[in-house]
Amino acid sequence: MIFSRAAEYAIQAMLYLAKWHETHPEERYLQTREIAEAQEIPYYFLAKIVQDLTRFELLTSAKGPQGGIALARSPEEIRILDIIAAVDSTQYLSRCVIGYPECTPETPCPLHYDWQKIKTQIFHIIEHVTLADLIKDAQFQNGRLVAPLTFGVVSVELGESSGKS
Amino acid sequence: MIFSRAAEYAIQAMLYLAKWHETHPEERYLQTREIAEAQEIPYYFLAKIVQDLTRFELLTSAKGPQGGIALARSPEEIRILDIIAAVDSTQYLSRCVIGYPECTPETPCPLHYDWQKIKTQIFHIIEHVTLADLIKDAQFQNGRLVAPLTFGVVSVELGESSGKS
DNA sequence: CAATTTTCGGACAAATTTATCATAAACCGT
DNA sequence: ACGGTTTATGATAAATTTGTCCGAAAATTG
Ligand code: SF4
Ligand code: SF4
Repeated sequence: MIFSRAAEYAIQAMLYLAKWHETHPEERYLQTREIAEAQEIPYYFLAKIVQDLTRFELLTSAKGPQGGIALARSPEEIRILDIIAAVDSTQYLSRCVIGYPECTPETPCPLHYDWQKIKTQIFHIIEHVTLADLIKDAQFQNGRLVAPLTFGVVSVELGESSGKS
Repeated sequence: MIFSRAAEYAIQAMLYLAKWHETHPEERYLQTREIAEAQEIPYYFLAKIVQDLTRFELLTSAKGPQGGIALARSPEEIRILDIIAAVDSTQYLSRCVIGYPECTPETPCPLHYDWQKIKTQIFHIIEHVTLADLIKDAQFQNGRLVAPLTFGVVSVELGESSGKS
């Protein structure tokens, strides 16, 4: 939800890369395949996404042995928004909840006010939060990137639904 | 985003219906086609959605002349959540931003905390806001349902993006 | 230079979502 | 009972997203 699968994978990969950079400052490139396997992302799909990210100059890539991908800038300078913008063509956050077509100030929908607050928050996060912020408390666990927070997850299920015969 | 097209249409239609009920208490049924045309929703698609909504007993329908659809309960008793649950099979709000597979309290992702707050807010809205709340300030304008708020819209565009060659 | 490794790029396949169509079934007034 | 109107339903098509494959290009190593 909110982000496409592609965007999710992109963020995961960038995060993985950022953390790995931090812990292995000596090595330059990490291979796409390694990330895909560690995070259980379909390799070929991730490879495609990586291409987009390099095209947008968020990653640099090198072919051949010892090649791979690396962050093009420091983690402090890469925001979630940058990643989303590179991967997802569709414009998130502009189109809204109930999708009224003409979303001008003259004809806002009844949900407008509440939703605008949420949109603003979401945008605030993706606009300001950088990879550096995110990897701060994160750590590898069995090769997988994970954070040591312990807040408990919402996991709202909406009931069984799916009464599609 | 967040909701599927189908869910958006469902909410729009229910809203339209609720407002219409209010302004035309004498008439029982409104036709699906009329709503589709007023809100510019593909008729056949909306018809499908309406079927789901009646199956979940949010709408009652009547065939034949003077037939159509009507809210099955009063607008106060229909929450956005009910509509979403009827239309969207997938569970929103549980899966999250960057889609880490195992979202347990032991291995939450680095974005967890911020995102949980947002998820909670979204859930709070769809769980508590009813059609009655939404139609309060809404009104028809050229047959179209619209609200008289004037807050200005965020409309975050994320730059051109779409550099998909 | 040849072999190997890795990204790149286009094409393709599967799955899902969105949209359309045709026909059946129900209802109503006459 | 009949004809017209309107929803219900199942089949299908288009579009989008997701996932896969393969050959080419580039770089490294020997
Ligand atoms: S008026 Fe606001 S809440 Fe309504 S559709 Fe537009 S942006 Fe979304
Ligand atoms: S830990 Fe929280 S933010 Fe991260 S994927 Fe899970 S629910 Fe989403």
